[in-house]
Amino acid sequence: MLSEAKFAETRQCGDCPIRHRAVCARCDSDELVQLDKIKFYRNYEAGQMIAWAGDQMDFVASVVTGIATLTQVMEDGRTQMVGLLLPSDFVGRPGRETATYNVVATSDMTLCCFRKKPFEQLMSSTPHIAQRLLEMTLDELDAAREWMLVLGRKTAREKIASLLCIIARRNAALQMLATEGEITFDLPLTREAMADYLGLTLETVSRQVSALKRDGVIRLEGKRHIIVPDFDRLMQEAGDDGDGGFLN
Amino acid sequence: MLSEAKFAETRQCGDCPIRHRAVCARCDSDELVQLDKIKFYRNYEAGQMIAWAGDQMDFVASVVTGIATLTQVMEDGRTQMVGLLLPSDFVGRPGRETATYNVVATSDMTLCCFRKKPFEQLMSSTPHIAQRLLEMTLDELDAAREWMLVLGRKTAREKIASLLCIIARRNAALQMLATEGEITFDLPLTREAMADYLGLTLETVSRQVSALKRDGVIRLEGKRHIIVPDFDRLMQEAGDDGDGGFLN
DNA sequence: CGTTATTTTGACGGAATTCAACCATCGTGG
DNA sequence: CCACGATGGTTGAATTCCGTCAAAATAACG
Repeated sequence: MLSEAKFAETRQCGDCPIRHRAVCARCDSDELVQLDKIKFYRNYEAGQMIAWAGDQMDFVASVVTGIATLTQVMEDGRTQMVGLLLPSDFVGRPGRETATYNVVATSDMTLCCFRKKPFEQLMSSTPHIAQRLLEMTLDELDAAREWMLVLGRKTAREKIASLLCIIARRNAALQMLATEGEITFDLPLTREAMADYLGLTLETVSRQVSALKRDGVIRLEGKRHIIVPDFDRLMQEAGDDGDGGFLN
Repeated sequence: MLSEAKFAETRQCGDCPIRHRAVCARCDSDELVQLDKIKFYRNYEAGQMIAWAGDQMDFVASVVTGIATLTQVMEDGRTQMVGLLLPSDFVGRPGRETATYNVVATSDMTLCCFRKKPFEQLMSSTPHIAQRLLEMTLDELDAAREWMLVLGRKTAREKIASLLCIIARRNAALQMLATEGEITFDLPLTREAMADYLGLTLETVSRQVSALKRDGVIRLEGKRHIIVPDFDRLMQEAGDDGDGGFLN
């Protein structure tokens, strides 16, 4: 935690791990200098609240390391996750004062933050940032719509398989691995978080994970480490036969 | 239909009904001249396919009049609507060759189309268009996430009430009416389309509409005309007590 | 090692789907 | 004019998948 903080403070844009994917990806060196002036790093511990829905948000940020979730909660406590923020993803919305959703750090995290006002000014003066943000927002919209199909039309088993597919894909993309043959990854979510993502109860999640294991679609090492012997089989279980189509 | 087409051909940007909300909303008169050069109107009849998922899309467009839907379809036919396109909404994605979803005209429609290549060039030269598109995309993303809560966590009755709320709100916004006291509007969707939007079967939709009628939450005139005596009551039924929070 | 969080598993009930029949409306052509 | 199919909608009965409630097992933690 301490080394993480020190690491963050001494970080330069040049060697930033998300440099090529984040909102700053299109910036040239001049623009990076501008960004550098208004950026600051912030660290969060696993379980910490980053923002409450309705709260004032005076900054926007890029996820540098770690995982966060966006959730909506109804008065009676029913919870739906509406976004999973991974490294390079953007947090917050320019042009809006308050947070729309709860943002929770699922793991220890580092954010690269920008005070909102200066960032908005920078956005209007350097089109590269707005361009990249538009691109990222369009991708997120596609992902959200893909997720609407999962929530609205898939069975519990298909939902679990879909989630595993997505995490596997993102993991592979991050590590430049192929999604063929045997694949291995860690689940960054508890059963409850999976349930909130999938619109299920945690009991149903547990049962369906067990069922996929029983049927040889996946193997488990501990509760969180997943081994997928045949990725095509998993995709079939997810109902995304053929082309599939999940983004990043 | 004929008068509609003629109407479309003679249309000038100045008196366009969606001028202040569409992707061109921020444009000054010079920029409108540029847009004018590459725009053309296209009419569709109710039920017509505007684009098939996977097909080449050589234009983007704004909805001028009418309603269209975005849908995803699984191999076995399960269908989920992922977007409802109303006047001023944007169709298509700059920087992408093919359509991601099926786009279907639900009513007779007029689109204001732009060939994609010139539009993309215009986007990079006139930041006002990209700015507005970013804003609209962020709004759509919020709407999609709101919908994820509906799909994932609400009961059938709440889903129906939520849909009615949204349509009522959009209708009120379009006609500059208040959402208080008695509200009246037409359902632009069949029971099946509602089911595809809500992740239900059409039978369940029918039953829950009847139940809301039986309980006095709504009244019906014919199958499609809805009367809401008390909008707050409807919102309560939707589970959006208090602040609510649906965007339009 | 005890305490707490997380997960698994079982039994049961209920909300929504499935399958099926029936009704209303509308345009068409005999 | 009315029989007719076609389309969209309603309603009923049986089934099923998932949620709820409960308890036990496992892992995490000070």
